[in-house]
Amino acid sequence: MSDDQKKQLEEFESRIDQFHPGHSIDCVILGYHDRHLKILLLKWKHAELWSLPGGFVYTHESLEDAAYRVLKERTGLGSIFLSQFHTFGDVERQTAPSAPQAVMMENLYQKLPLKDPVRFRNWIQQRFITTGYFALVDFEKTEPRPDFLGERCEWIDLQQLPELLMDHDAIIKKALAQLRIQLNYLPVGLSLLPEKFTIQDLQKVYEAILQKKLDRSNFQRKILKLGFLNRHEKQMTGAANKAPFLYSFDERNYKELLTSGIGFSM
Amino acid sequence: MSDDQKKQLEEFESRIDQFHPGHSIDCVILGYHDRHLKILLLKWKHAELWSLPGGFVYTHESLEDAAYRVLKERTGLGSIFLSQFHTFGDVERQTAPSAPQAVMMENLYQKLPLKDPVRFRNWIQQRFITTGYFALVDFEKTEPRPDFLGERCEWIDLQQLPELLMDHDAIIKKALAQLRIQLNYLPVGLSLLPEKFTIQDLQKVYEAILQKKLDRSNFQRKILKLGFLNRHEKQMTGAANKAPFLYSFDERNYKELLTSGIGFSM
DNA sequence: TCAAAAGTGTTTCCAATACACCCATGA
DNA sequence: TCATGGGTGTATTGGAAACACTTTTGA
Repeated sequence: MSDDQKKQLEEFESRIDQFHPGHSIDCVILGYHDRHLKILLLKWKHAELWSLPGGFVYTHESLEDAAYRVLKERTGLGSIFLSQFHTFGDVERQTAPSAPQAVMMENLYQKLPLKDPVRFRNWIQQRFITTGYFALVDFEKTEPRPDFLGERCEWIDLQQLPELLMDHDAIIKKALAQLRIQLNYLPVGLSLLPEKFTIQDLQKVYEAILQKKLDRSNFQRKILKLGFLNRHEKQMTGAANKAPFLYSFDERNYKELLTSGIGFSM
Repeated sequence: MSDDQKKQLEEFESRIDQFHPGHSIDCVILGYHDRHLKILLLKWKHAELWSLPGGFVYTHESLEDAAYRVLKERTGLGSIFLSQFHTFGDVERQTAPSAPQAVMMENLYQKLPLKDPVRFRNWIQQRFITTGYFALVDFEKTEPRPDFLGERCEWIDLQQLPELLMDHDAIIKKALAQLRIQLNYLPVGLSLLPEKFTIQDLQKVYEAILQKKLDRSNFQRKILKLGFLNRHEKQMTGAANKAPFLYSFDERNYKELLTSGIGFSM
């Protein structure tokens, strides 16, 4: 366990009674790299088990602030697109889909250097209602850091999800469904890309989210007509073909559009 | 206080430690009557203060079941359209927008015939994170009943909202925004009408929700083309004009449509 | 016979789609 | 000079919107 993690655990234990009871948050953090949608997951120690980055809410902290805090802690990123999508409150949501999961969790808890194991148990094993947030981030800018339960924090291809804790796979599914809906009236896909990008990059993002091919030339026209992309110099890719223009997101124009209302569908 | 309410209060107090801590639900229940959207609100005793029908979640009950239970208790209706729309977790959400509200609440609590006032206080005055659900119901079929805090439970015109408890006005706003979005891809408006209705009825529902006038003839064509309305006999209204056809909702056709996907916008 | 609402038809316009064409680039 | 992907043009289709025309009804 790293020093950083020890410190996190210490902080957690010392403030355990400052948490709002029975409520957690889970973040579905999506990035885009190498033409694939990636999700930031935590691999648990001593087990082939992964989970969403999550956390708890301090008594004097709003739900949203807690989500931002978790995001900041795991990725180093502040002030980005974050959106609440659903609150999960089934009674059975914490019963692991497979019995081995319970063993793995038990195993991990026992190995933690805890000051007050009983209090920790009482906290961690209560029923939690969890609120899901999703974030779209620029893959390049993140510096993933595990929390004290995780061995490492890593970008995983959405198409190749490993075994996930509890109901976290259902949470991810719901997040993606919500994202697809949002995409119809907000160009959220833009937050996944670095500052400058080509239209093809953006199209690939849309295709990854919507899980379908889009027509190249029509996509270009539609997205440009919305009018919040600035064209820059061409980019020589080194490939044997015409060089594409680079574009960037014009936040000012975008905000003007928002006030007048956007119609948008793909 | 009615016998019914006394019983409700008794039940509440006796089970107060079986509630999931710090979490509540609030229901935005909408109906349609007399060409207006109405919302079901509770008027508090001894005060000109209104609130959304709400409740708490039992330890062995899912969030959704709790919402259905509240709906059933307030309206007598079971198995209807109910949709979670947002979870509100601001720290200050319970600080009344006006100081007099605190006085009114205090006033009411003191007058309740409680067995254990201290325990009641400790419960009711904690910080709550609340999850909002909205329901669209057939106005005619409801039998509003107040809970033990309410003097009466009543349908109020959405255009003429009275002073509301805490952040309940913000919750309503959010519900309506969500409803407008949903309306774009699900014909949810239908749940607001009795079994048989005219196209004009339905159009008025849409206009009430979207807050704008729609073209009569285009609305008719669009809604009929979706193909899940059955035409019935004409209805003689007694007015000096052509009699409209009655329609009913064809659930079977609708469900087929859902699987193949709906495109819908007004 | 008149006003009001219902039902249907028509015209115009624009977005979506499919696809064709030429251009730039480096192997 | 060729394959590849980029940028632009165009024809077709279908829906949205505006509005005109006719029908039905009771006063």
